[in-house]
Amino acid sequence: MFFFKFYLFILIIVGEMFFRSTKVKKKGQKRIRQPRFAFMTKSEVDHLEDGYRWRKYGQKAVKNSPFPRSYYRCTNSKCIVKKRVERSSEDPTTVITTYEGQHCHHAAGFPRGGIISHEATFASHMSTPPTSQFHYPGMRLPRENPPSTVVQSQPLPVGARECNTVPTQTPQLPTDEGLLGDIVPHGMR
DNA sequence: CGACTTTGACCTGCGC
DNA sequence: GCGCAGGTCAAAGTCG
Repeated sequence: MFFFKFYLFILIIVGEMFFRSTKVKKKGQKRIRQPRFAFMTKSEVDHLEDGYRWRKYGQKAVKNSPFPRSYYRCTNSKCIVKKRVERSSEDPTTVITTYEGQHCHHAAGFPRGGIISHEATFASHMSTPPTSQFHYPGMRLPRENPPSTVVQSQPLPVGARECNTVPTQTPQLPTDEGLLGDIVPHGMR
């Protein structure tokens, strides 16, 4: 079973990709709901490296789950991307990551370049136009979970998006082979 | 000393 | 209106 050579791999794409209606923030401000993107990952570590730097701003116990949910924000002040990380109560080895918003900048840097994670792939989909298909170069997996296979990547075009903007259309996954096509190299399929 | 995490309090939305 | 649960804030603590 070639697939199991990956320590990390995608189980299910939950594919929660939609716009929610605007919500009222405190003091009458409108909070714009960003498109969200959830997926499940088999991993022992909660916080998977995706090439971006995240700042944890909260943690909450979740009902019907023994595991807390962690809240992260992108450390780039102009970037409003958030992500939630929680462990599945049904399968403690599964981490559920939910992205909200789109990155408007490049990944922070890749000291161990040449490696790309599934999460990075999602991040790249969230931060590039739907019609294009990119991987950030050199995205890495956690030290504890070195991948046995490297997914080829392409450079990201410069300045893909503006910060703090709400996309006017729902991002779409690549239609040719789906997300799996980005994550799993041809040799693995 | 700056960047980051932890954690309790607070705010908000939603269902009853 | 009330209570619950999810989400966020911010002060304090930790680490390099």
